[in-house]
Amino acid sequence: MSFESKIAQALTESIQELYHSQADAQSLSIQKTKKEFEGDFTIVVFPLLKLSRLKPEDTARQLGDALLAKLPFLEKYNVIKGFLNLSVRPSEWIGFVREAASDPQFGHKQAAKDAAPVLIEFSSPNTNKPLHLGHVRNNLLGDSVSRILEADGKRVIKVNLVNDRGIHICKSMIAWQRYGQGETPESSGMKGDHLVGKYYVEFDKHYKAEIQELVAKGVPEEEAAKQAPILQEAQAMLRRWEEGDPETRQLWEMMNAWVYAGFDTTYRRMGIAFDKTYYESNTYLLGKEIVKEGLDKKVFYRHSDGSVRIHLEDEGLDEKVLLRSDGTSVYITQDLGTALTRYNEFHPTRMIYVVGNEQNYHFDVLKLILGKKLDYDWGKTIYHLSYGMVELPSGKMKSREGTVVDADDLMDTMTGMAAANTAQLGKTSFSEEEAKQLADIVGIGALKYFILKVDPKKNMLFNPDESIDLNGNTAPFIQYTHARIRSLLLKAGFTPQQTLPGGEAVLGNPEKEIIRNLYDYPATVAQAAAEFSPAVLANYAYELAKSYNRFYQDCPILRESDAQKQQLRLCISAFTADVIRRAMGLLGILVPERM
RNA sequence: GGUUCCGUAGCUCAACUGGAUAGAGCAAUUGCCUUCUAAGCAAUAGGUUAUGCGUUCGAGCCGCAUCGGAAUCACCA
Repeated sequence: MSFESKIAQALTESIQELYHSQADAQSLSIQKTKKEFEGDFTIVVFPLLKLSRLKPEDTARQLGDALLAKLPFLEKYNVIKGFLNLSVRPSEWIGFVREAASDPQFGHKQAAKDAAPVLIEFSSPNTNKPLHLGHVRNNLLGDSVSRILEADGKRVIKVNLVNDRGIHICKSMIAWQRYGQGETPESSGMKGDHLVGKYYVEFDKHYKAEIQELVAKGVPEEEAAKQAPILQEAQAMLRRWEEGDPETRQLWEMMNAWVYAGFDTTYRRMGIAFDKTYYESNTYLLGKEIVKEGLDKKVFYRHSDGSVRIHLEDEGLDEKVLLRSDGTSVYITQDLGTALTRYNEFHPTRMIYVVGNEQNYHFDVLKLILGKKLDYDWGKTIYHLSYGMVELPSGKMKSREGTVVDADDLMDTMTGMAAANTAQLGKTSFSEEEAKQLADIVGIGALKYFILKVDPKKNMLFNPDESIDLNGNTAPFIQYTHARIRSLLLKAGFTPQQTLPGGEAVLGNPEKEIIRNLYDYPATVAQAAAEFSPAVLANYAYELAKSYNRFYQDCPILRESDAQKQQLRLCISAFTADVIRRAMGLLGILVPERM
């Protein structure tokens, strides 16, 4: 049981005894005392003044005395204006370290094996081009949130929904047929997804040229955009695909296979994986039962042109088409269908979708239809984890115009920078193999941290030149702290079995600060899980590393002559390294033993 | 135009959900490697939290208005 909950309990009792009121002790949040002030936990007593009918200072003192009497682990308190600052005994803090450091599950909860899972969908790439920076943010968020939820005691099922059909793939296919001359990943030495992406760009180039040609002949531009032969061919191909034309399907399967091989490499390098992958070619016809049910329930209606629609004007949205007049599905139909399918398959307690904020409207509609209009209980569990766009200094990324930051290139750049940095710092004791591994851990870690430390819902700016920094508030800084601790422990001959000596060791301020940060880890994990926000953990890890570095600077360890003090500091160091590793692990970032 | 989100140091981001003197990192200036790894530490400078009202003991955070920026408002996905 944490100090906070004990304090909260005693606080409720005290309020009852002192003021004969059931008053809401929860409204008095117990918070961490600010660094500038003495104490560990702070209670703001202003909300109690009406009950106590005393001055803020007197109220705080009254409560302070009451709590001190009830809670033996408290040493003392001080009062500044309406703030009651409580200090926990040093021996209690050391007791915390003794207990928590030996707990391999510290801060993490275990999921019950048969618990209903949380479903999380992320990545969801198109198969006509390689992954870019936008996908990177999506992938990293989805992966990290999954890890965080697991640490919070949930069973998590990660799913990917690959958009493997549609006009965009046909564009790549047509261009490859026209201009590819049988080129394959093997013959070109290109990664499969990059090869297919190349033909997507190729399509766009020729498409634009054909439009220009038509315009030159006097066709209005709008008309030319529709008439361009290459587009017509792509549309014809899509029709053939839908009819199941064997030759088209074969080409489609071949090119998709190239892309999947490429994606696999990228995913593996990013360190992410899925429990299940859905393909739109299998799911794009789903959702019609739901439409039928909605019609039966008179939630949807049939428009005079034959299409099925729903009125959402009363919800501040507008009329939405759910089925085309020719009876075929639209995007939302599919999503209604896949949501139902997944519910039936897994019966999850929540369904999380990691999708960019450009689709906020779409998910508002989805949640509204399933959770309110059709009134499914499971529809209410849908959560859209909406994240902001990644912008470049030059503006937006446009895949057709080649102004994208490619995921593979980016990872290469990062690992290259990391390797160069290691070399420049004169770290030569690594074998070639070790150096390569280290560059990967540091480079990919830096990338992940850079993206995850930003609040998901905010747009973020990615400046390729300046952003790739390995100093300051970055993963390498945190990784370095970890490596330094490990090396220190190695030199000291420290083993995890070593425990703290008993007795009343005196805690210095640097020790105290870092213990206090370690203590906050479980609450941080819980908060990150509640908010679906890796950023919370990223900032925590940074604070922890930073306070350790101060500690490291101020408190000698190997040179410390007092054996008890040295042992305490070693234990704190080992514990810190462990928490850093775990916190970074929840971000999907590895932490090296040496660097 | 409607809806949603964002606006914090020159730049990139925090601020424990309404609490105390708004914090870090880059960039700038300055110290510290013969002592546990300098990818580090310490210090200086940088702010009317876009603006204006309001709510209350107390507002970067809540409400209203204004100004800027983004997304979206397809029988595309």
